[in-house]
Amino acid sequence: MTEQQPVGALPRPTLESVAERAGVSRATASRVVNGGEGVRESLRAKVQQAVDELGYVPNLAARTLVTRRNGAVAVVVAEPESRLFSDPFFAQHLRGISRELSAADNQMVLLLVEDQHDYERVGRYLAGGHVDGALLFSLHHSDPLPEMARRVGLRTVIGGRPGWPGAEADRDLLYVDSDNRGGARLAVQHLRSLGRARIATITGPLDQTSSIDRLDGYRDLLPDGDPELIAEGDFTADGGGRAMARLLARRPTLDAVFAASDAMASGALRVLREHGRRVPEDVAMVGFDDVESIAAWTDPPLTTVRQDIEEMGRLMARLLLRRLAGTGGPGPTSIIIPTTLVRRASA
Amino acid sequence: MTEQQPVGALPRPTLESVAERAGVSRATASRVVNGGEGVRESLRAKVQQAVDELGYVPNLAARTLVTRRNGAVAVVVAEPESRLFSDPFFAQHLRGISRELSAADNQMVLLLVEDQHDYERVGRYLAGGHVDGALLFSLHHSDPLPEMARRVGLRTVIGGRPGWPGAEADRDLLYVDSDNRGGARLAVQHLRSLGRARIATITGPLDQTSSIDRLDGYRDLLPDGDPELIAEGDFTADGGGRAMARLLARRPTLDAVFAASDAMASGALRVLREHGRRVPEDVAMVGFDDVESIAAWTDPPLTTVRQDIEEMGRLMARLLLRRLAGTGGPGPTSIIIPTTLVRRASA
DNA sequence: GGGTTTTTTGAGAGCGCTCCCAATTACTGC
DNA sequence: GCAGTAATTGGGAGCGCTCTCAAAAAACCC
Repeated sequence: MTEQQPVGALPRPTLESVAERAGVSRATASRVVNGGEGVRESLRAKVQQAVDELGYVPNLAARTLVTRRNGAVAVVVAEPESRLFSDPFFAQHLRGISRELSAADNQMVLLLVEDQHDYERVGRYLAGGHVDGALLFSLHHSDPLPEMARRVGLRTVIGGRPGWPGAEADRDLLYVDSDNRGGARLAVQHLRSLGRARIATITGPLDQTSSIDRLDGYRDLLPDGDPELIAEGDFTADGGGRAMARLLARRPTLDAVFAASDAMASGALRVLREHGRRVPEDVAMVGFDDVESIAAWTDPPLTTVRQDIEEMGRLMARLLLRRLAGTGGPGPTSIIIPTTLVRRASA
Repeated sequence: MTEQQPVGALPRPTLESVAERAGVSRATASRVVNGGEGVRESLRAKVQQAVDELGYVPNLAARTLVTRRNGAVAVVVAEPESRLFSDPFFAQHLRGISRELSAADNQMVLLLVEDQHDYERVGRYLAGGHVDGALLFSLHHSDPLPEMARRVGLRTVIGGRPGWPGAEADRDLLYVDSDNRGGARLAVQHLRSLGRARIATITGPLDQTSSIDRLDGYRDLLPDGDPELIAEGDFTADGGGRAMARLLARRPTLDAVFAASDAMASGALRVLREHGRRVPEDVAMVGFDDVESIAAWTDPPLTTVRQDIEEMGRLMARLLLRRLAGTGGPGPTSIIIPTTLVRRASA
């Protein structure tokens, strides 16, 4: 517990020392450091010089203590074990968020939630007022975090459409999502334009809104579709393969598949191959996500629906920052990001 | 700039209010909150009850201001554009770090560095004393961050063996790395045990120590190897494919390839297929990393060298925490994590 | 040039917490 | 029961900063 001072670490200069060196009061030095409004140029320059010479950096803790602003935002990821750690989604999200936050000189505190104990820890942290706002990810239906955040008055933006009852109507609940439903329609439309008539789909876990929305998009275009052409997967390649096998058993004559993720599509492709089906000649395949490292490297390369994950992260951060600024104007509203079809060889 | 107080956000309870409610002094309340040593049980319970009833959470800023400890660690990732965002490495690293840090009740502040401007921003942040230590990732040879960190007396652990001159000798420079060299040896040894005689390798970019070490491992077992059997890639699938094509042009009779990453191996597999080579019959392939989403889903599934990325993250965090604790005993030393061979179908 | 207004500056309080030190209380042993 | 010692407790200073408010200085007006 002994705070072992690293060798050679000089005591950091304080505002006081800057002020003294510049021959002004602490208050004036503070003004200069925070923008310099209403300070005569001559003094401003003198203070600035002192800052440079001393290498002064404001002590954030002291500043936070009085302003009650942290200049930091929590990014909470509650996705135990799932595809987070096999897809590069996560990194792209973070990059988008990072870019937007750092442009506004905000820090990103990353909190990963895995088990019940973590929920408590994170809840405590969020309640602790250590961050000005939170970006919440990958919530299950009964996730307690949004309610927690609301209770402690923490401003929040959610990644992905929240699925619990009433969420949609809650104007206070900001979220950013890809246009999953529209993307699914793009995929099915494309398959239809290729003349495919028996189009199956492999869905994600149907307790997630993204899966539901993609299935809804599929149904939009195939309202009277054969329910036996729908199989539930779990967003993993393995699960996609198993779902594909079920579909083949039930409807051997299917001629196209829309898989709700690239990973599932890659598993499905493998199963099709094992069953002697040629892609795209016998069965056309469209994926979802456009994860470069999967879609571009399947055999054949995967036609898929692209969602701009990084943009999603960026917009989440921007929404939160705007909410934090609270400029009194009309509050920001949730955002749906368009998806596009990327044609490769599988359909 | 007007701090818009969220509706219903009560002023947070302070230590003062806890003390008052429990009928003790602020000092005693503080003791209880921080472990309760030397406080009579009866009082301790009373304070604890007040804490619970009020939902008191210590104000970190105030605490930091006096203790000069932040309870936060920076994770700096300086890997512009590279495989960070296609491989799931990043997420695994972070998970390892997160697990270790949160067990010690430390937060993780994530800083992504992309351009020159970011370096300044991050440098300023690290100098600002906002974190107790830093975990540095993916440094290029001339990366200024370690030196920056040292200058401001920030304790640091590096991910991956640092490559600049003198780094090895610097006892103050802690790092954690996989046993890249040993892993490469495992791969080549395995290929040899299969009776392969003309073993090529596709390296990563040779300005990174991980690439160099893997190549060194290859050379350890093939000291008199044909230099034309070595081609440099860039850790991407595309680059791996191109390197493979070069190798085939130069040495058409090669019968095995050790690729220094799974992504490169997947690109190489595709090129082999295009050239009519069967894997593993004509050419055996071993990758490196064991990225599940790649290695398990290539055709054929990839035999590869597994490195435990999450463990690496965990150990980095542990090393840093130990260094921060500075218990006076012998300082921690750098760690090399063993690698293992995972046999699948490609070799 | 005197009065008035406006702009610039500084003094001082206080954010919530820890920790030193002195005061108090609780135990010893005889 | 009392001195002596040990264990608890509380008072108060102070971490570095912002921000209000009043004083000082500069600018303006007739």
